[in-house]
This record gives sequence, C-alpha cells and structure tokens, in this order.
Amino acid sequence: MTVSRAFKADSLVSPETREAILKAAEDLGYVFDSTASNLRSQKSDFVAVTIPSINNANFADTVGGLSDTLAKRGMQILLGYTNYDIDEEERLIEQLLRRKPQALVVTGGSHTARARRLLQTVAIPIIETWDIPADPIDHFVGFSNMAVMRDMVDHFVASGCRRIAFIGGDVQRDSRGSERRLGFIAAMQAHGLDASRLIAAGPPPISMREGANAMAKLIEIYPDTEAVVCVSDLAAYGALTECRRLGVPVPERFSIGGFGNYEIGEVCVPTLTTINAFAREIGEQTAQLILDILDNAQPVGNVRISTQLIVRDSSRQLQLVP
Amino acid sequence: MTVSRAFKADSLVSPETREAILKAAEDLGYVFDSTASNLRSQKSDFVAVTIPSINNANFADTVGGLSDTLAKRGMQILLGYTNYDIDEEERLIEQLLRRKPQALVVTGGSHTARARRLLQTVAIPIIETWDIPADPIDHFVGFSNMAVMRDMVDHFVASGCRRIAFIGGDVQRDSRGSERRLGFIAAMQAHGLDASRLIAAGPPPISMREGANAMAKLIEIYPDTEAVVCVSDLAAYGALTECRRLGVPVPERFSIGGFGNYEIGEVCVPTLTTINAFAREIGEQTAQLILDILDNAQPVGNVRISTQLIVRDSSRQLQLVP
DNA sequence: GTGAAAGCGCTAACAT
DNA sequence: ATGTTAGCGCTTTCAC
Repeated sequence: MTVSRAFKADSLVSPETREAILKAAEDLGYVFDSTASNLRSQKSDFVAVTIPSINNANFADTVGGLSDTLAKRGMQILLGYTNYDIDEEERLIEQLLRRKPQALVVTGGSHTARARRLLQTVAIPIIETWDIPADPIDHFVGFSNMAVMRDMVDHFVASGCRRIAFIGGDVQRDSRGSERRLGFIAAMQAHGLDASRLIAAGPPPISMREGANAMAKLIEIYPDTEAVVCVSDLAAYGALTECRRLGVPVPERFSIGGFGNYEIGEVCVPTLTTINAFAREIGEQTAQLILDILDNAQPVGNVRISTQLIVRDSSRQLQLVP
Repeated sequence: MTVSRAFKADSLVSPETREAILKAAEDLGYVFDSTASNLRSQKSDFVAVTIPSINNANFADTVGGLSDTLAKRGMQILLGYTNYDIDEEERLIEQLLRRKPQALVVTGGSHTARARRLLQTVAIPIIETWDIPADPIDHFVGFSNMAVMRDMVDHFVASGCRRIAFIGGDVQRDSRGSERRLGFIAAMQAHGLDASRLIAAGPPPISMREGANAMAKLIEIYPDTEAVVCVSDLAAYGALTECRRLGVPVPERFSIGGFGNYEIGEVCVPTLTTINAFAREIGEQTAQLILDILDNAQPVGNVRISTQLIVRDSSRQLQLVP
C-alpha cells in the first residue's frame, strides 16, 4: 500500500519512505502497471477519438489540441481512423469502447444506426465534432458545414461573380464534404443563381491531385465559369496549379476559394482565399468540455465554433466605386 | 466461462449457446472489458509509437502503415508526440510503458540516457525507425539520413552545380534533420566543394513558411548559389514560392531539391526533385517485424530501407553532349 | 461443450 | 504515516 501511495504525487507518505521506494523502483526497472490500476479504480484515463484520416492537417490539429489539453491532466488519447467510412467507424467505436475510455470524441454527426445505439447506451460523454448534428447524440463542438459554403458563395457573389462551380468529393462517403456541397447549392439558389456546376472529384480524401483533375474537367465542361468553390484548400491548391499549368490566370480568369486554412494556402502564389475552421481550437474546446464534465463543473454542453472567411489573392476583390 | 468463450471466435461453444449469449449481450448493451482481459492474460494488444509530430505527412504515413498492418491481427496503436524533443520523448516512453504495450516503436536513434536505459530494461521488442542508429537498442527499420543527402548532392553536382547551399533546422533538436545537414557537408567535402552555405531555419518543424524565409536569407547572403538542398519537401516548396515571388526562375537560376516525396512535390509548378523514403513501407515493415517477433517466426531483425532519388522539374537536368 | 477455483496487480475502504 | 482485506472482470487451469 505504501508503495502504491508513493507513486501518487498527492498522497501521504513520508518523504524518506517515498524516496527509498522510488529509488528501488528505478533500480529494479519496475514499471507501474496501469492495466491493473485501471481495472481496480474503474478509470482508464483514456479519451477515445475517431477521425476520418490521420493524414490531414485539419484533423491532426484537432487531435493536437485535444491531446495537449488532456495531457495536462494525465489523460491520453486513443486514436482511430475511419477512412471516411461510417461502417468502419462503427467497427472502430466498438473496438475503442472495449478499452473503457472515459469519453469518446467522433468526427462528424452521421453514424450507422448501430453506432448511434452504442454511443447512446454507453455511460460516458460523447462529443461529436466538426459538425452541428441535426440530432446530437450527446454533446457537440463544431460548426455548420453548410453555412461555411454560404459565406464563400456570398464573397464570390459580392465580388461580382455569377457563374460559380463547386469541386468536391462523391456525395456518399464524407458527410462534411457532402454538407458543404449542399451548402453551396443552397447558397447559390438563395442568390437566384444556377447551382448545377458540380464537379465530382471521386471518393474522399479529395486532395491536390484530385483538385487538379477536377479543375481540368471543369474548364472543359463549363469554360465560362468565373469562380470555383473547393471542398478544401488541398483541392483548391490542386485547381490553382492546374490553372498555372494551362496558363490561365488566377484570380483574373477564375476566382478560387478553399476551406480549412491549411498552411499551403498562405504560402502558395497566389495565396488562397479560404475559411478558417479553427481546427486546433475544436480540439482544445472538446478537451475542456470533457474535463468539465468529468469534474462535474458546469459544462457548457455544446460549442458552436465561429468560422472565419479569409480573403486572399486567389479571389477577385470587391470593386468599390470611387 | 462460457460467456468468455463465446466472445473468442475460435473457441468451443455450441452455436446455439454462442448466439444466445451474443444476443443477450447486444440487448443489455454489454461491452467487453479489455482492461480486465489484459490484466489476466498479461497482454494488451497495444503497440506504442512515438513520432515527433502528428502533423507531418511522412510520419502520418508511417503510422498508417503500422496501424493498418497491426489492425489485421487485432492490435492497436498507442500514439504519442515528442514535439522533436528527446526529453519529451523520455517522459512519453515512460508513460506509454505503463500501458504495457507489447512492442514500442520510436522515431529516430537518439534518446536521453535514461530513455535508453528504460528501453533496454523493458522486456518487449523495441524498434527504432527513420534512422540507422550507430548503436541500436534492439531492432531498427530505417535508412541513413546522411546517405540520402549524398544522393541529392551527387545529383546536383552531376548536373553541373558547384555552389550548393543547405536549408535545414537548428542542429540540436531534430536528429534526423541534423544528420541530413551532416550528410550534406560530408557529400560536399567528398566532391571537394565548399560546404559552408548552411541556412538555419529555426527549431523544427521546418515547414513551408520557414523554407520561404530561409530562401530569402540565402539569396541575400549567397546570391551566386546555384542549387539548394532542403531538409524536407515542405521547406523546398517554401523556397520555391519565395523564388516565384521574387521573380527568380527555378530551375534556371536555382536548382531546388527536397526530401520525403510529399504530395505537394508532384503537384506544384515546377514539380519538386526529392527523395522517396517510403514512409508507409517503413510502418508496414515495422509492423511485420513486430508480428514476426511476437509469433516467434524467424524475424528479419533489421530492415534497411532503400531510398530513391526522384528527379523532377525543380532541378537542372544533366546535359548530354550530342 | 461447460463449469469451478484461483489470481493477474493494483486501490477503495477501513483499520491502527 | 502505514497496513490489512477484499475485489475490479476477466482468463488460466483443471475437472467433468
């Protein structure tokens, strides 16, 4: 028992005893066994997290924010990738729950029926992120993927564009991507504009190569397009390079807008107009929400992230009449 | 006991009993507790992995390869970030070992003295990756970070460049980065060339912004430079954009080479000359090595990854005399 | 094919 | 400040 106490910083052991114990442990190569500790105390200090892909700077930033904030309280992330597939997500959730995490963070608000049931049944806080679910399971920290596309369309319309196209992934797999597509369509219709210029870039992840291919297709099918809304900065950057290769000037010939405020967008030439979704803050706020719930401190419940349109050189600017 | 067996696919329970048990479990919302299972069976099905940063496509690919290969055998990754800091790595290793992983994968071959001792003492396979350590702790799966820079320098020299510079991070923190710097210096000296054009781009991670700033500095300090070796494609891409901004043509005025075969390098204009280190394969081979060791199958022990120079448009090509 | 007994390495609860 | 007892939920082992 004294040995056990010696390993908890805050418990009552005489300084000499503790020092002797810790020294002996170090000499013996003893490593504390949290498996046993977790079983007895019925807490794992794990927070399980599912993201669509590890290889995406936005989700990596969210995980970074989560991980850093939780680490301050000795909690650890248990990470899994769904590969943008809700069936895979269901399998993953089931597997993660066996590890008895103290909270579960999922990306997005659409899940299989069985996954929903699992999440509703289990007695830990569930946080859906990167979305504002129509019917939240428990808590959420996110923003409307439809509204962000409205902001981008509004910007293009205000700067004088009318013939606007959308480049995104196939509708089925990535729910955030398909909501952005729906947001584009709704925003165009709200302006009384034609919302049919939709280029499907294949199954997610839609990255640079797919964006470039989609831009080539767009120029072929709808050559008189004035502006292009892309599902992410990676696709937008691909579109930009395709224009460069074809000698088409941006933004003079096409305005291009992305999403996610990736590093590439502020370094490339021209710099990319985009929307900042504050990926790292999503992670930090999610972590703080979890800590508040576990502490029984009045948790905020849900967090609506205010996204921010960042206008850069890839889109035509609003002309002010002198 | 029968319930326990019913949850193991391969054990002997009558089909009717198993079905009844699984149905009851589903109805009750029962979730298998691997904490208890792990304690009793003394195996966690965890493989602990430390990487410098989650937000890096190379390391993400390695983790993806590891994760996918291990998942086929029901094993799960326990991931931690060192932030390019070996003291942080030591803390992280200690924390991860408490979870009783069945193997530990670290990035790089330089560690604190205490971390080395911990790794040597603990009775699980240790695999160092992304490096060929001078004094391996146990196993390794990697390549020589010095040799890759020699390949790049050789390419530049063969294409006629003599005044060649290096852009990389500060020496202390990132051991792979500093080995690449040493490799650059050694290769230059082997050719009898001046190896003093070294631009320090700050503490890692060295990304696009840092690469652009370093390029600006380089042009100012060593304006007659002919070729630039960058510690990674991200830095190289930043350097490229800085040239574009300044109206300096690449590769006519500067040849630029990167490292890591990031997606950006094959999409940007001009495309980037780089070195493929097969990040995903490093993860897959590491996972296979771990599985072989745990199975007592004759493990290969160590894997030397053959890197590959990829010559693209950002470097001058060798002129063949007709 | 199923079950009974014991125990993995910790810690909660209750001594002293 | 330290010790005793019991038990977390599984699986190993041995029986039948």
